[in-house]
Amino acid sequence: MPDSPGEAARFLTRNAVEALPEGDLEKQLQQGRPLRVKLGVDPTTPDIHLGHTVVLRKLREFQDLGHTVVLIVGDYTARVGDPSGRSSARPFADPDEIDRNAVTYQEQAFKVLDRDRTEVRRNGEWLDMAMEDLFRLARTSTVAQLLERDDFAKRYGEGRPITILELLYPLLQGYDSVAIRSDVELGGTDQKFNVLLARDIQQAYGVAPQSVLTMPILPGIDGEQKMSKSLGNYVGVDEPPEEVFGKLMRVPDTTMPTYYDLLMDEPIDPGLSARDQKRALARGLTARFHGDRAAADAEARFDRLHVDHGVPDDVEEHAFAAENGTVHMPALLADAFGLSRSEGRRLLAQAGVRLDGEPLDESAIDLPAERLDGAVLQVGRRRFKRLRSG
RNA sequence: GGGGGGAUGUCCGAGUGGUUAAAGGAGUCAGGCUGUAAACCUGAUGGCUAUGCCUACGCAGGUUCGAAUCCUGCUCCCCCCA
Repeated sequence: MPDSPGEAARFLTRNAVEALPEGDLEKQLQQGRPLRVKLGVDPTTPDIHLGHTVVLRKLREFQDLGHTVVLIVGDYTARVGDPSGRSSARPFADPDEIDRNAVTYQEQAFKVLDRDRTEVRRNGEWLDMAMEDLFRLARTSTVAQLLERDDFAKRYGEGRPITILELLYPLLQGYDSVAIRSDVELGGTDQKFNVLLARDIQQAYGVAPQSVLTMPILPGIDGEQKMSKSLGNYVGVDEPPEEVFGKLMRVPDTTMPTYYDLLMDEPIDPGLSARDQKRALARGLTARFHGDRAAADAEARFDRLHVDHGVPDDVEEHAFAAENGTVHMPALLADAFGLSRSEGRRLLAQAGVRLDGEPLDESAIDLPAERLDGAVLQVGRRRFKRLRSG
């Protein structure tokens, strides 16, 4: 544990992208009181993935140094839609869904955060304001200022639509900082503009401006784009252990150091092979969210599937119905794996379907029920169902 | 208010009367190789009661033997001028 403000600042900023203004965080720390460290989250999707945990872990570090995290659940801003990094306007989110998401989001966030040092607030508390108050807020910034933002500038330049509501978003986020008197705000680099603008807005309201710390954006398991649910390249903290483990094993080697840097407590072990380094990563992160035991089980299962090319022992059952003693395989595949029947036929034709480990082919459109009962139906490498006539 | 441009499959994007379920790319899925890495190779990629049938190129009509392509109306989006 660092024992001086200078050391603490160095520790906290070590894997951050930027700490702005230069040296400001150290000054904040010199006040010697617990700082109010803000993170705003719009509960547009219910699930936290590893990408979110990068910032959450940083917050946790602040907490471990005695500071207070103010987690703002953006129930109001979610209805506006953060335009950051977006190339087009977002759909309007449904209020009920936002509420539900907010609850699960908090639960998941506490897998990383210290509950006792976290203050949870909803920005609907103060953003549900009178028009007159909105006027005051709207006067704090200019269109030119807002258009400096990359994504706005790009969209404007390309002639894509930007709604007034979207322009308003950074102001609302900035007002959050005023409302909770934040000393520090964290965010991904994509939040840089918003969190900096908040400083101006705080000052316009006569409040001391916050320090800003931006964290790197975690790449997804494709190693290409940022981790995001909509891109399907994410690892959710609430996913089953075998999914967490398996997905992490698919991370490209070149992305692995970034994962270590942003997600792991221990540094990468140079003495290990790339494969084992990745296993350590997968094991460590699975254990963090599910415990050591579950992580070990997940690894064992992984080996069975992908090293031994075997069948896992906890295969889910699928009841099937036979007609005149035969089963229409495209229909069975569709039911069991959520495919269309046409997809089922294609998989059969491409030897993508196995029955007890033996590939089937396009001649297996209809199979006798007795051949299927009790057998394991497999699609690709990792989708299994144990068949049971029902 | 005036003028111009546009809407195609998961996404991007060709196609301006017929061999178009619709080029190409991306993504995804499957097979091979492997460390379920990357790279690479192969194939598939609207649905179905499947050698055929149905649905699809913003929406609704129309012309035609035949339309994503032509005409009319409508909806939505963008740009320029004011």
